Amino acid sequence: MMALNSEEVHYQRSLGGQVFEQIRENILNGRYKPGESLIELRLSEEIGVSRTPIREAIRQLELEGLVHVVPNKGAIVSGVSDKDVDDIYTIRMLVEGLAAQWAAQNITDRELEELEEILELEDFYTRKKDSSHILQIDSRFHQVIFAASKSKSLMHVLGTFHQYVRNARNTSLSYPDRAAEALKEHTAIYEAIRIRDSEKAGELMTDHIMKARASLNLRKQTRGDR
Amino acid sequence: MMALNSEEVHYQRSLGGQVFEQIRENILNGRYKPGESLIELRLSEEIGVSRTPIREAIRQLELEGLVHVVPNKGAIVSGVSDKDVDDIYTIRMLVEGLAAQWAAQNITDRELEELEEILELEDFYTRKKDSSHILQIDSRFHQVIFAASKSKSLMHVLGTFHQYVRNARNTSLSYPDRAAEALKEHTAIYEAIRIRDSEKAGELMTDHIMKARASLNLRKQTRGDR
DNA sequence: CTTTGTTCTATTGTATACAATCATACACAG
DNA sequence: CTGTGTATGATTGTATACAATAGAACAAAG
Repeated sequence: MMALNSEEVHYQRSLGGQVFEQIRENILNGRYKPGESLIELRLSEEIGVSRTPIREAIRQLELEGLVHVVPNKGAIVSGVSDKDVDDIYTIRMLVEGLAAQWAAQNITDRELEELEEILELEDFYTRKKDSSHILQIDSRFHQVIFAASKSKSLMHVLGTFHQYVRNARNTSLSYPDRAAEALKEHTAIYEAIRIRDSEKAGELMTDHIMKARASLNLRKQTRGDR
Repeated sequence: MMALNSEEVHYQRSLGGQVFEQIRENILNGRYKPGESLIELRLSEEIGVSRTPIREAIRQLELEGLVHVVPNKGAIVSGVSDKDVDDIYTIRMLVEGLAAQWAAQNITDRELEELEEILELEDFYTRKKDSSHILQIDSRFHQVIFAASKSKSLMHVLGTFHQYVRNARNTSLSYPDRAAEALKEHTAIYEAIRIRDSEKAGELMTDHIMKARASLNLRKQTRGDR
């Protein structure tokens, strides 16, 4: 399946990063399921590159903990379990609170404007109940705050965690009620950051994540997942 | 330099992980300095493997944020700055407190025994003022607590951070006074975990890291580093 | 002199070849 | 049957070959 059509081999450039993203995406959205083993040759045919970039991607996924590699045997998808998600929300309550604090202290005018724009868009999509865009804009809101904290370590760890719980956030934000509440909470956080009230910003952020998790757990119980 | 002596090529197995560790080590201990660019061919000759494992290692280091990769140009060492270290200590105060809490709730008897053994060794090396072994045993103490928390995410993020600030911890623990205090603090944390007082364990751990950082900053001011 | 274009070299990105390993299936002895 | 050894195939680990890119050095034109 999917053999090369052209006779000549066209060397393509700099696809390494994309290969990583693609496999990662397929793990996070559940196409590659936990327990499944990732065969390099199979992936290389599926994605259309040689084994070299595939291996580089798998090594990165190993470091992230999304796959488990047994030497000379191969890579097995670990994925993100429900418990992982729960743990991550707890950690986020602490660390993202810190991020908001630091953001209030270090944010630039440019970043403040960006947050304003984001909130306008979030309002727009929330009214439209466009949950896919809401998820995107929610990511951007948090990402800008991570960046505004001006801490490389914090940005890195929170960025990763945010991706890991993307599915969960999606579930939560699919509820128009929750999306509307999230918007209000975001606005309050923005306000606190704007007036440089770092303590308040931190508290509001911690609270925001606590509520997000509560809505998620409610959701799971309702649907009987687990 | 270091050309192959034997005529025959001996294929060696499963060195990938070691290559990663070696380059990582050289970044963390400062042999590869921030700003320096990592040439694949040079590293491959230096380490004695081909470019393939080197590339895999560099991609992993990129993900960890220890090097910055510009496509088609190469990898530049980022390293861990003084600010990074400071940020990490702040984050550790929060997250490692959580780890101690969870450890108190989830630790196994086997792990408790391990902590006891570690504390005995720590006492031994502290009396001998053997700072190199003190650093090692300190790492093990914290690592066991991470594992006892039974949280993959937490273990992962704290394990990484711990490595990043290894130099700083070494500086701090080189002072016999600080090492002796650290031992007392460790013992108190162990006690709280043993009697399953999770709140207390968390507080003690947060406090422990706060004091470790304070001693480090004192140290830096004294030496005039920065 | 400065600017522009061109060649050359160093290095990265990708593909592929081959060695080593692991698991399975199968044959055979007990 | 049951266990043990051996061959076979699938897959990973490593090395190497070649394409593409970036940058420097150099030459020519203005």
